Amino acid sequence: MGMRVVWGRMGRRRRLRRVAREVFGWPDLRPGQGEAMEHLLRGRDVLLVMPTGGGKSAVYQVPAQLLPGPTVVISPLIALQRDQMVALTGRDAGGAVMVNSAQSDGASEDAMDQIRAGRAEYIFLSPEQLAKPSVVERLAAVRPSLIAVDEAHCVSSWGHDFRPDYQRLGRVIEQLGHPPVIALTATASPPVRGDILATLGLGEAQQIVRGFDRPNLSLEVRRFHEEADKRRALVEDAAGRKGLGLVYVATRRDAESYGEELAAAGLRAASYHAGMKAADRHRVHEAFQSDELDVVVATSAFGMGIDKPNVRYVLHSAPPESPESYYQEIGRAGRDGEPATAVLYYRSQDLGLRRFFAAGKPDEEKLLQTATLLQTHGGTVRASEMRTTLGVGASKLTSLVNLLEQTGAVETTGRGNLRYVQEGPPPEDAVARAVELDENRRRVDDSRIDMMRAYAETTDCRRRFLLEYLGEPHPGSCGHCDACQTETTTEPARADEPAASPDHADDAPFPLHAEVQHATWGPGTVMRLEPDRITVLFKDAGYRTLSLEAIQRDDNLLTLGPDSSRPPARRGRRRTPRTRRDKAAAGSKKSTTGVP
DNA sequence: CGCGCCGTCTATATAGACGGCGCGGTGCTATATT
Repeated sequence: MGMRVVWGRMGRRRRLRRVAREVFGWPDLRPGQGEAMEHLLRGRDVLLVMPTGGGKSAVYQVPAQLLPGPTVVISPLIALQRDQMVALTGRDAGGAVMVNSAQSDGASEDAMDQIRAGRAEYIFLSPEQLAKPSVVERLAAVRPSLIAVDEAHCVSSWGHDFRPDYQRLGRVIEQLGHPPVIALTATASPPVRGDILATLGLGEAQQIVRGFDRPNLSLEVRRFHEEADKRRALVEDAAGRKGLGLVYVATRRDAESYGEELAAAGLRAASYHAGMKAADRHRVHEAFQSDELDVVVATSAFGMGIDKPNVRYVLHSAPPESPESYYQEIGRAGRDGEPATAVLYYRSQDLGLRRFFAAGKPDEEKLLQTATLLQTHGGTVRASEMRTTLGVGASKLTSLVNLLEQTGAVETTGRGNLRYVQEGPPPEDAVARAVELDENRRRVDDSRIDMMRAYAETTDCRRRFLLEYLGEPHPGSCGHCDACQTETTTEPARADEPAASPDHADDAPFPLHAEVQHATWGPGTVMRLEPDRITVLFKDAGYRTLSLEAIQRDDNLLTLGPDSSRPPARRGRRRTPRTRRDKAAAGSKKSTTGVP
C-alpha cells in the first residue's frame, strides 16, 4: 500500500507498461487502458465502457500484478470464468482459480486455499457465490486489493429479478473492504451507467468511455405487416448472403423453426437457446467458432463471450427489449473491421412479447408475508428458515428482501440473516412502497421498448439514433444506414462535412443532454432532438417524447435546468459519504469520451 | 401484448367465425436420481 505513495504519475505508467509487456506480451497499452489502470493504482473506482476486443480484461489483469493482494473477478457466466482463467494460466501471472458449482466442492476448497496461501492472484466467481457469507468472509480475510465486475451491464439488467444477487454486490464490495473496483462493460447508456454505479456503491468512480461507433456496420430496418412475409423475407435474405451470420429470434420455438428453414434453404444452420442440452449448446458454439456453420439462429442466450472477427451479418426476426440490447447483439458483426450488416425485420406487434416480459410484477402477498413475519418475530431470522416458511427458493427470497430493503423496512445482517428495522415503516406501507419502486422500474423498462420502436420507425439516421441513445453525440448523418441512403440518392452526402441535420444543438432551447424539468414527470435529460419533437429521459418516468409545439404552447411544461425542488446535486465531491442507494447518475465524475 | 390451438357454435353440408386458454427470455445453485 505504502508503495503507491511514492509512485509518481510516470512511474505508474511505466510500471504498467512493463507488466503488460513482460507478463502478458502486449507491446503497448491502448487508448483508455493506461488511464483506467492508473486510476485503479491510485485507489480510484472505475467504470470502463469499451467495445469487446478492445482489451477490457487487460485493464484489471495488469494492475492486479502491481497491487499487493489478490484480485476478485465477478463474472456472470461460468463459461466466461473458464475462458478468462485459461487465458491467465498460460502466463506467468501468479495463477488463477475459480469457485463455482460446476466443479467439485473439493476443487473450490483448493481454490480458496491457493488464494489464502498467495499462490493464486485471480479468483473468479459469480454473484451467487458472493451471496454466501462464508465465501465473503474468507475472501475479506485475504484482503483483496482489486475487484473487477465483468459484464457490468448485468448488474442493471438482471439485478432486480432474474439474478437478484447482482443487486447485493454493493454490500459485498463494502464487506471486502472496498478496494479499488473496476466495472467493465461493452454497452451502457448513461442511465444504465448511473444504475451500475449506484448499485455497486461507486459514487465517485471515474468513467472512461471509449467510442461506440462502428462505421463498418451498416444498419437497416425492413417493415412488415404479416408474420409469414417477414419470415420468408428473412430466410431469403440470409440464404443469399455470403459469409457467416447470426439470426436473433425472440422465442425458443422460433430458434428451432428458423433454424430448420435456413437449413432447408441450403445453409449450414444451427439453433441455440437455453432450453437445449448443455452438450448441444456447446457443440453449436464450437462449430460456429471454427467456421463450420454459416449461421446460428439464437435467442439472447447466445452471445456473451463471443468475440468472433468474421461475422458478416446479424439479422433480427423481432426487436429486442432495448436499443442497448440491440446494439450489443449487432455489435457481434464486423469485429474485423470489414463491412458487415445489421438488419431488423420489424413488425410493431412483435413488441408485444417484450412488453409481456417487462410486465412481471412483484409478489405482493409474499412481500407482505415476509415483512409481517419479520416484524412479528422482532429478532434475527435465518434466511434458510425464511425460505421454508414462505415456501420460496433462494432467488425469490433475495428479490423480495431486495425490495423490502429499499423501503427501509428490512435489513440483512453480516451473516446473511434477516430482521425488521427498528424504526422501519409498518409492513403495509413498506409493501406499498416496494410495489411503487418496482413500478418505477417497469415504467423505465417499458419506455426503453418504446425507444426500440422509435429506432425501428425513425426516418432519420439510424446510427445517430443509437449513438445518441448510448450517450455519444453523432453530428450529422452517417451515410450508410437505410435512412441516410434513401436521402442521399437525391443529394449525396459528403464525408468531410456533416450532412444537414435536424438538430442545432447549440442554439436549440433544449440542447442535447441538457437537464430539464417537466411539470409532471420531474427531472430528466434531453436524449434526442428532432425537428418537431424532443425525447427526454426522466428519472422516474423513463423515455418520453414531447412535441415542441406543446412545449412552446405552455411555458411551464418543460424548463431548462436541474431539479430546483431539491438541493442541487453537484458534480464531484460531497462532504458526507454516499450511500449505495444514492442514484449515482448525478454524482459520478466527468466522463471522458474517446474519439477514434 | 399477440399468437396459435382447440372446441363450439352457426348456417346449412363443408366451411367459417368466435371465444377462451396457455404460452412466451436470460443462469446461477443445490439436490435428488441414474
